[in-house]
Amino acid sequence: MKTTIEDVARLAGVSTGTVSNALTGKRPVAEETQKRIFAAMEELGYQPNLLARGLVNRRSHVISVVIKELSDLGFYGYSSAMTGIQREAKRLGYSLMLHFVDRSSDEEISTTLNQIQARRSDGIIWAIHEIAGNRDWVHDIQDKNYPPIIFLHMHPDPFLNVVSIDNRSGARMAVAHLIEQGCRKIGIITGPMDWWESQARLEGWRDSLEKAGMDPDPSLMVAGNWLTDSGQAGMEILLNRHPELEAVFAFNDSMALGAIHTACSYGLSIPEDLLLVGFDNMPEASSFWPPLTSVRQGMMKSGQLAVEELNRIIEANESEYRAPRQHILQPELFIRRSSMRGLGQKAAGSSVAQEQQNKSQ
Amino acid sequence: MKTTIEDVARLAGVSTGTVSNALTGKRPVAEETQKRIFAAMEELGYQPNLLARGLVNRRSHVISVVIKELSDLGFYGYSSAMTGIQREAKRLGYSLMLHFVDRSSDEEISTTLNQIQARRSDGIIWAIHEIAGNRDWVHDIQDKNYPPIIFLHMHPDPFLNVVSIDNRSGARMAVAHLIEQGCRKIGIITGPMDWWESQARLEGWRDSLEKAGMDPDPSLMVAGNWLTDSGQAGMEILLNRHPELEAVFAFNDSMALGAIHTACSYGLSIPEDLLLVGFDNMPEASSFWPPLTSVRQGMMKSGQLAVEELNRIIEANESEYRAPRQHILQPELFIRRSSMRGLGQKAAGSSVAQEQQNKSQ
DNA sequence: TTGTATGCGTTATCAA
DNA sequence: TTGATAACGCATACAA
Repeated sequence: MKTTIEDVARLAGVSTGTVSNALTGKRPVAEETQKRIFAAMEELGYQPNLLARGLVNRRSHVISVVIKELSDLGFYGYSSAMTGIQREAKRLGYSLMLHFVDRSSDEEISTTLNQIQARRSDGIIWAIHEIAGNRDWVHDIQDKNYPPIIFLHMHPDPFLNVVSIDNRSGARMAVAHLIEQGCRKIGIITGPMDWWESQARLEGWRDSLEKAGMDPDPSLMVAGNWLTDSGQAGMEILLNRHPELEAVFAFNDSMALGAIHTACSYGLSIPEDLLLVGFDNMPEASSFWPPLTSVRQGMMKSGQLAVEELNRIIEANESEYRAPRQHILQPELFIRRSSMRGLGQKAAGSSVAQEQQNKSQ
Repeated sequence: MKTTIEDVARLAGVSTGTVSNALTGKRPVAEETQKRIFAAMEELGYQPNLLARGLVNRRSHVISVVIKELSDLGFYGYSSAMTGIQREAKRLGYSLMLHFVDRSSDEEISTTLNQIQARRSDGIIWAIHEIAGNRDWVHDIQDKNYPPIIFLHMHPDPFLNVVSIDNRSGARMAVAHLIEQGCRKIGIITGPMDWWESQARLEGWRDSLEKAGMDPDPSLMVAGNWLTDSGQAGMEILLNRHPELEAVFAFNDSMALGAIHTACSYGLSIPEDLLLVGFDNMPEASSFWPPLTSVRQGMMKSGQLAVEELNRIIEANESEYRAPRQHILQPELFIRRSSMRGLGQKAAGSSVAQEQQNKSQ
């Protein structure tokens, strides 16, 4: 905690400038002195003070990640996005600073941004899920001189840097698959409807129905809250409303699990009596019973891409203007037993094959 | 990003020292000049540079949190511990830096510690779950001059600062409760046995059995991996081995959920045919079907306490020696329908009552 | 290839 | 109550 570059210089019999050069490698240093310097650093247990370095370089090599306080971290999607962020950050030499926001009030947001600025973070990844209107603040920050911001998992906007996933397309694939299997009566269990993700997936559902010449029936729709038990409850409602239900598309895997459970207690078998598709493709999905067909979002990839993009912006010479970019990643469908109609015991085998094929892509 | 204390000073017509005094409040400033200074800061959109401040103060007001890379973040326990950490950190004026470790190799650990030291974090919360021997490195760091470390959720050690939860006691309560309900044949679905938590809970199971004069039968024990599907599989094994099984204690709620599912597909009703208890008391537990009896650990509290303790150590005058402390929090049992023997439909009502009573504590 | 001197934005010490 | 000045630990332009 105490040894400085000067201590090293003294011990190695050189000037501080030379030590700095040896450390950063930005200027050549004679091999022999280099050895002496490293030996001295080793002996003293020297660690460069990144605060001081950041001060003079005007570059902290810190990225701030802003997330919603409580639950988000617990969702599979968020935690795998964090993994992607983290890996890429480590690769590019950034440390991660974590900032939490709970109510998303204007005041809280500006406090957070000010703190990030005070810490001199090099960039921001804004990873708070978008609900109605909570992104309005971005219009007021033009003159604030905040570091560059990437919006993760948000509705694309031509004036912002966005890395997102095509939820609508993912839902489209899921529903189209069910229609292909011959289902007409397809219920959905959505997430909270003020989430952008829910809205996009709902549109995907409509897309595929319309393309097949079917009408989206509102009574086939029930809203959940992402958690298992809401899937359970949602399934009950759907089955009571439509005893002849042929398939269900749950907007995430946890709710699909709840749906499986309800089906089981109603004496219904999946997929014999009812097909089921989820969303997220969480690791457990393949070992549900039956194994669950699901949409893989690629959150890890998006997290990684966010850091990569952010780094590109940071590195770009400030003078040259760089137009904001929007990256929209395509999800993919993993087909498993829960959505394979009319297959008996033999189906298990072929579903495995299908999955392996998908995985190797 | 550019205005400095000097700009503010110039605009307000005072010296930089005075601006600093007005900002930190450490020395008195005339009310009138104070006003001018704040007005100037407002006008320029000034944000203090915390890198510079940290450099001269030798205090970054940053706490480093070290966690395991992938899955951990997704577990309910970890994410609520993070919430506790975050809230207390915000309250005490700390920012949070996040460091990820995956393989826990010695090399990776020392790289991480070096980076933390280079960033001049004020303290460390080590929140990597303890598995066999991965805490050995602590013996080698005496001379490294690292900032103070709190070990979160680890086996207590008189030479370290530890904040942990009494897993053994929690398991004891769970099993004692099942015995009280009249169960003799009690199966357990454990976590991975190299986790400290699993071992402690196993001991708790033994404790309660022995106290009741029963023998811990190894064939009543099956190991899971914390995830839902392993609970499902574990339950199958237990039921095949012991068709006369009376109760199951799952080492977390996710696995308990899997167990419920298996029971359902075996045509068994809970609690009529089989009692079930989980661990974690995650929010969904109360809306499982049946609502799940579970052990609440209080992870949020432990996270908060870790920061509080760390801050105490940081603030303590370096000169005075401060003996390491171990804080062991007591869990509590939430009794719900899944473990209420011999109650019919009427039971639902009374279980709710019991829960409310617990919640109001 | 190396040394010297200056500045990065703050706080703290000492005078005024 | 305020102002000048010297650190804090490092990087760099300029000289040597």
